[in-house]
Amino acid sequence: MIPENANSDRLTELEGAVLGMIAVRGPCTPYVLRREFTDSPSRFWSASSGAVYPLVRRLATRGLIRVARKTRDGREGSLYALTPAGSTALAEWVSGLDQPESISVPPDPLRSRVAFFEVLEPARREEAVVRAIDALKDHLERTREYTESERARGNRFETLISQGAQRMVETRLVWLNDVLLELRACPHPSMSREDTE
Amino acid sequence: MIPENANSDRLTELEGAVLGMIAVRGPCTPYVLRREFTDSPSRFWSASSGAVYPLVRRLATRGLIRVARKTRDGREGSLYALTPAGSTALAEWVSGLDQPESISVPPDPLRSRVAFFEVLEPARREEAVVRAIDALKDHLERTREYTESERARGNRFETLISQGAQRMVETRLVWLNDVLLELRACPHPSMSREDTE
DNA sequence: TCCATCATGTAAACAGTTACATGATTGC
DNA sequence: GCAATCATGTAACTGTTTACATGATGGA
Repeated sequence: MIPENANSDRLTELEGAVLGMIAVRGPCTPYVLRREFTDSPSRFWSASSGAVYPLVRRLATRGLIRVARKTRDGREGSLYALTPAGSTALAEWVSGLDQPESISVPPDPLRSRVAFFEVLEPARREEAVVRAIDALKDHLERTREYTESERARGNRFETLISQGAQRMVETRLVWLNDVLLELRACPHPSMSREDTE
Repeated sequence: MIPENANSDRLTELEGAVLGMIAVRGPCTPYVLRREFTDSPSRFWSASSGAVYPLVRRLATRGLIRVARKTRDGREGSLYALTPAGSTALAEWVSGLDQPESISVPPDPLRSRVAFFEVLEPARREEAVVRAIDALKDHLERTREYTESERARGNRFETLISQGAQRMVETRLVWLNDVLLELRACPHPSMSREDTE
């Protein structure tokens, strides 16, 4: 009689990533997970304690991870390991590569800003783009270094990931140059309409 | 004596986009904004009413938009227009192109899944990638059509934006092919560690 | 007249950030 | 012994999604 819709719920990106980390590194404390994220060059998750600890508890109550053992020192910490259900859920999440949410283009602050460039005066548009291009070149340099360091350390998957990020930076740079060319080719007046009908 | 930290607060991506839309289309009802988002091919915001209406009210209490006039029909709707403060805030937001949050690589579900590929058996990895490549090709086709339709309609900025999205799809496709090649070059055993120390 | 859809909302749940609290350990 | 940091958390707030409610309008 009891509805047995066991798990049904999907994992968020962060839950997936945490399961993944526990899987590849073995049992982890929340703090170790936290550091793993803050050390990585990507800034897409702050991995603040206010996020990690509740997330870990959530995964535990869903039966995807469990306490493997306590930490030895005076602190009341625990090492969490995957359960078989967690392993399955992780494999499904990773295989979700072909789902629409994974396939569709992720939002990009560059695109969403350029989309409204007509509200700026032409001179200001160009300044902004030029500054962004400089910043991107800088970022590209650091991304390349990171890729190289991962390659040197023989981390195949990490190298692939960093290469992916690097390709994205390169493409965004190329695109911003397109934008600059288009701006120069056709200076397009700015609109000021505040209260036009 | 009263602290006059007038606005100080930054705009979220969505707030920026809403201000931008009001700026380029003139006074809008929340519903029109909603449709604008749901009609666009990008799926990055559901633009549900539960998000739009509070957001509009938020912008209004911050003095960035104001009611231009009521709608004529029986419904109790309002058209919102930018205030001068809103115009300024929008211009600042758009110029924020070069800020670190805009420059850093946006998170990508493809990358975050491939990062944990070692938990899958080699065969399953390849299947997943192949399916994702197919789905991406499909997506690319539709993105190209959209770019063409925007170009045909003479929307310069919209064309640029769609080109940007298209370049991203192309790059993601190229990268997934890299991944496939690497997988084939070096089939790398899967790890099953559930409870290894 | 009745049904789909247009249009405007509200309520609850949820995930994540920021800021704070607190105790243990390590290095000087 | 004292400061920095390591490590584990909690509380309040924010923004978004999901689900629901409700009334108006237009076409069959």
